[in-house]
Amino acid sequence: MERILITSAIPYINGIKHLGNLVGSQLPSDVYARYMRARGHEVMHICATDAHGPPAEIAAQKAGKPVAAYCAEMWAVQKDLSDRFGLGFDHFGRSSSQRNHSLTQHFAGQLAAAGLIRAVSERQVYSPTDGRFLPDRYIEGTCPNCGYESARGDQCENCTKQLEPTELIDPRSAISGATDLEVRETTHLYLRQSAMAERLEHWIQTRTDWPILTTSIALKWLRDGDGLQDRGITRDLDWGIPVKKGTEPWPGMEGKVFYVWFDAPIEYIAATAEWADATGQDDAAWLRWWRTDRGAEDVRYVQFMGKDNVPFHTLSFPVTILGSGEPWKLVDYIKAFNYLTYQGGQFSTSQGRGVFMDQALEVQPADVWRWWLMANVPESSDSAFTWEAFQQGVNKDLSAVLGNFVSRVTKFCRARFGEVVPEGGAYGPAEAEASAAIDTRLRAYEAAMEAMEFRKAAGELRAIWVLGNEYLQTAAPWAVFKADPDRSAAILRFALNLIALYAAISAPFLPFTAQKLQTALNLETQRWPGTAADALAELAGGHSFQVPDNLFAKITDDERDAWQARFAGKRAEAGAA
RNA sequence: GGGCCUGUAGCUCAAUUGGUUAGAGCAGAGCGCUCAUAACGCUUUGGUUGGGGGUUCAAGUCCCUCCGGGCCUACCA
Repeated sequence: MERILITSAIPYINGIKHLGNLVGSQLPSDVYARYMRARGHEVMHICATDAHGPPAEIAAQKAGKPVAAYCAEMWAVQKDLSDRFGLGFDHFGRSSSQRNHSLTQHFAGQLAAAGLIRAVSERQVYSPTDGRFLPDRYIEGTCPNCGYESARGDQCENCTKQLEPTELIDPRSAISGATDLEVRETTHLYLRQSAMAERLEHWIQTRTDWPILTTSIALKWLRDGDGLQDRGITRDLDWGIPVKKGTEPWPGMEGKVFYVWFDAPIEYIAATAEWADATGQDDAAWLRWWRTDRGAEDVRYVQFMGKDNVPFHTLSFPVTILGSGEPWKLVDYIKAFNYLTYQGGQFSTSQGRGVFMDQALEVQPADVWRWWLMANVPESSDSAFTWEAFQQGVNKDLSAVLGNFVSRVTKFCRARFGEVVPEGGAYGPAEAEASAAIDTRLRAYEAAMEAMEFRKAAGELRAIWVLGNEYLQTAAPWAVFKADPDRSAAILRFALNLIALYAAISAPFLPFTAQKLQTALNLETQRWPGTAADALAELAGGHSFQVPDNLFAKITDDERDAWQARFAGKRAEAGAA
């Protein structure tokens, strides 16, 4: 048995996440965590909301609520959706927790003591109307290069020229439109990533089993131009973790908070501590996952994230961990995903474009989404969501192949033998052949899951479902029944055992469906199969079951067209910044 | 501008370190079955691997070039 620590990139707080967010970290991490648990490993599966930063403040302002209240509300909404999608986190935390305050301040103190933090005085744009400093992206104006009127302070979207906010003609606040902007002097702390560059590069170079998407992004940042740059880790904001050196005040940093990307990854650790608190355990319970001097030396740590998160997880967070001088657990494997595109464009929270988690569940149950998204997860390149593909994939794989198999087996059995696993007859060559075929596929499925190759794994799982229909077609219990009812009984016994096996091995992708099958078959537990031959002999004659309702309804063309129309434009109530 | 990724059948994707005749699923066509959600099974059509050039006994794979798509570029997160 191994111990596996799994973290999903933490979704930002300012609204309900879309399917692109879901498939890029939380969903694959859940499938992986469920699989590893099913295989008997000890798993700690962590997620949280990323609560700080200007977008949260602005979203709260738009909603007319204090930011802390707004975030508490949005956390509850995200937590609820997470549950309804079956995302089985051990803890779904919040980066604004007291645990994260303490840990973030602790790390900052350690880094300062190690000489890895320096103060930098810089000039930034301040908006008196908004009462805040404005990040470059929140300043709009006319591009001095091309004359585009909505250029942002960091770059003109129209001509792609990189800009300084002070270069903009007629600059204004993107938040309020205020034009009374001024430049003010302010001091910030910088994390001396440059001092750790060699150590990081050595570390990255030795991660030979990482996907190219991950290492190439990290190496680019390490080697590009003047190499890895130091990074500001504080901001002039109210909402965030106050800058402190451990528990001590930080002279000159009064009223400032840490930058979200400094405290967000630390929340992985803090959320595990929150888990210990929530379950009434002491610090040792979470330290054994995170401190190699407190029992974490045999933990394998895997992170899931979208490609946009890679620099922070390969560079800044490791600098925080390594630079602390304390034996915190460093990530062992990073699984990064590309983007899911929506009908040819991007999913967008800010533009309300695409399908959001709450809407998705109004349209189809969680397992349907889980299946399609994971079978098409953007592993090697961006992948496309279309309603046509969704309808086809779901109807074929879930309704026709898996759902219909369960339906035909249980209903035929009920008609001929009643709702009980038939006794009589014995398994013969057909069952041996089917078992062998399933074994081969099962081993391939396991290998793909171990390697986190989810598309491949979904393909193998599907192939195992198909083998059930193939077996049934060949064995034809309906034809055999009249002349040899005992033989027919054996076939159905084998087929019912197949359903039990499907429940166990499909659970990582389809947890709700697996539960339904388990209930229908009156099974106490779902045991991961060893050999197919053994697993398929477990349900003995005389065991009762109930024919379940059809597992998956087919998506009609009318439904598909209606959804396509409904989700073609902007989300009406999109309030996110 | 720079960097990285990517282009394979109508669609979505596979193809050990370069190694026989480039494979699956879906969609299409034909046949079979009648237990089942008009479902299932079997067979089958379909590719000058974006264009061009090069290296090699051998190129989807390596190199050059052109064309298309995507992402990142450090103050969005």
